[in-house]
Amino acid sequence: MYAEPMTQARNIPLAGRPLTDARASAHSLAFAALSDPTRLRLFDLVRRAGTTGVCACDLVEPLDRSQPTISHHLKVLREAGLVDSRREGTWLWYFEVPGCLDDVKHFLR
Amino acid sequence: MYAEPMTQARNIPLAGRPLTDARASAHSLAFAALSDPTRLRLFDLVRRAGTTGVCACDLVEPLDRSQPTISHHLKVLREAGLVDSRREGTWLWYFEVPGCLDDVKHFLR
DNA sequence: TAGATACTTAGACAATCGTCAATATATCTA
DNA sequence: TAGATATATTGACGATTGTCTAAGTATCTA
Repeated sequence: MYAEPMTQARNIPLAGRPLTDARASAHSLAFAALSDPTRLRLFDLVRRAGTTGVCACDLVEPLDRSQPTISHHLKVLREAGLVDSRREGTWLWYFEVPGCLDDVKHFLR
Repeated sequence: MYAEPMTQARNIPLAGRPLTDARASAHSLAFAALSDPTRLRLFDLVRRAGTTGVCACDLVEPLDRSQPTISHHLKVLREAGLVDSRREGTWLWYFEVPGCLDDVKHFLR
């Protein structure tokens, strides 16, 4: 006969409370938005443009993707709450949503 | 006739140098590892276990996924450089790699 | 209102992902 | 060495993703 299995490995107490499913889903949405190299560079360009923002038309060439692809990535970033836009005539100026990453920064801390 | 298009929107200078493709790829790998809710909760559990780490056998039940699925997620986290493991008999103790998120934390700053 | 520019949406496609059941490997112990 | 436990790998599946071309919508201006 054997002793009860896994009695040694189990029940090590964890520090604090584990991440809830709801919080995990919210955070992973932000991480997913940053999980593609092209989209991450796109977000970086938008961030660097500060509160003024950057015209979408200036984002296509430096990223070497088609214009619809950039539009798609901007939509993903917007739906994740990381960027927003302001219309100026036919142009759309994209800017970072202030404090958009506070939650995940706190999680990573 | 129209004036030269887009002369107003273009050429707004950016602060600093944009993210290189290489850095973007490296960072997006880490973000991708955190982009799934189950895997994020898994990483959270490992982190909370501190330097001692946590036995893999203690990670299956709280996440309500099959053992192979947990094993797969741990592999993704390991390949992203976020966790590592130490064998103790038949058990594997997983722990967070110290400083693993310093780069992305600096990027998000 | 007509044409031009800026951007979005639709539809398609290959590639990757999260998950599982089944099986394989590793390690311990009697 | 044989059986038991812990973990990894394989192979499959539907779902999602990143990308493109083509077509649609919005806005300006002459």
